[in-house]
Amino acid sequence: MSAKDRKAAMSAEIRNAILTLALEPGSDLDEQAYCEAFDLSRTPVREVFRELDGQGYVELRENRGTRVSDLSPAKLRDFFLSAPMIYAAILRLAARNADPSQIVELERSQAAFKESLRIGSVADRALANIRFHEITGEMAGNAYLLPSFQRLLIDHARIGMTFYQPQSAEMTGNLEAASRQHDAIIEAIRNRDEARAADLADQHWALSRDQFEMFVMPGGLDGRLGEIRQPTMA
Amino acid sequence: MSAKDRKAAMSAEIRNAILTLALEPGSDLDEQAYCEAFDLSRTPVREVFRELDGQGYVELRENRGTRVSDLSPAKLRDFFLSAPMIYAAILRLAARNADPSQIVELERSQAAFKESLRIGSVADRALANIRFHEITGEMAGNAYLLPSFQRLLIDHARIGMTFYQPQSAEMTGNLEAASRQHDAIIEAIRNRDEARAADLADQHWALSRDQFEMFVMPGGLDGRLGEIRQPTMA
DNA sequence: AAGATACATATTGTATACAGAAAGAATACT
DNA sequence: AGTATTCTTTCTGTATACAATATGTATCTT
Repeated sequence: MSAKDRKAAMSAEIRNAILTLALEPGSDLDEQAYCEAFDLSRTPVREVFRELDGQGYVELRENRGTRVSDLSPAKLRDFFLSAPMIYAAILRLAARNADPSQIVELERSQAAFKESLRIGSVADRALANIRFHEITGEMAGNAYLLPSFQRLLIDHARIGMTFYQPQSAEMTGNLEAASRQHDAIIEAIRNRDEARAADLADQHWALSRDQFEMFVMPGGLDGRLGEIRQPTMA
Repeated sequence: MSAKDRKAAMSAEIRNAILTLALEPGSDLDEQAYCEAFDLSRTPVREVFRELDGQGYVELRENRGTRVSDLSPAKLRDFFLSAPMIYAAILRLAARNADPSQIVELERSQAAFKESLRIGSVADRALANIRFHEITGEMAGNAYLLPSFQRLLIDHARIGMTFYQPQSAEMTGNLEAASRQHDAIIEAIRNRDEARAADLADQHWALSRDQFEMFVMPGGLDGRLGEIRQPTMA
């Protein structure tokens, strides 16, 4: 296995670990430990860290090492504020620009997502879900929206992992609803129905938001918090 | 001058050179030349290149060095497609979140922009204009929109430099109109008038688009191309 | 002469050694 | 005892040396 491969493997492993919260937000990355784990010298390891910084996975701090990018309440707010807009734009453009091979790839990733719902771990589902959306980003192919979209996807995965409650029946229902929406999204893209795609984007994010709210204010308090809830979101 | 300072100076110089087209899109960056010019070893130079890659200034190609990021026709299309949306969102959020010290900074940068209109070079104007908009991005303070916005700003500057025609009277008028819009933007932000700020964003990008069209189809052909023009933009 | 192949050169990627800065531990002082 | 200061240790940043890859040139073959 060449150094180049080890480097790529390390980059992929770190990204997955961050997306699945195996590496928690704010935790430090030990340079030397990664050198040893992947049999690389410090130079390529540090290069990977810088790359991941550019993509929003980690943050490089002057003379203070690298840590996993934070997921603060303020960032959560920004997330639910920006996601609907960017996501609708991406799906609209995906419907406009997707080519046949990409549609095949999207279908395959949706099959993998369904499979992960049946037999996969929570982390598997998060990664499969992200992969589905990544492909829609590739379809849209807009150099300016992509960096924002990819950062949203990183935190989409992490928020999903954080607020997932396996015991909840509603949560399970949510996942199945998400899967059905994925099917509808594929259909809209195949039909080049931009308006439908954009509409589905809104619904899809509304579902994520519900999951979040379900976690923050578990069942039975809706009435009491109804008035406060509205202004804080979207 | 410490190595850290030399590194920062190099990064700033490269960024400015790219924004002002002193380094043309697609041109190669000579690692060794920068090592000598800034008295740095290859390691920090390469780190800067990777950073700039993360920010969209340059592109790193495996075993093939670094080049200034391209400005293809397809990218131009993406630009005029995404800019109105992102820019409106940024200015809306700027009006919502700007704090007083940032407003002072914005006013200062607008003074600098006006100064550059009087006595500065074309490059000075482009940089002053970018600085103004960068501050609105800081005001918005949205971690997800910022990377897209900053990439738009890079190419906003480069497109402006490309399509600027100093001899044209319309072009001069455009610059003055842009300056007036900046004033109005400051006013809207100061008044926390989000709708007005978003509206001004649209107008501001329409101006850029006009400048572009003026370059591509110089005077007198409006009637003939009127019908084609609409669908390609926005 | 045109094309292909092997070689030389230049450039990129990686490893290691060294220098500098931050964090923690131990000591001195109040 | 509590605080401040110095020293040690550890980690980050930079320089240089080495390895691998790509590019250009010259030679050989047909």
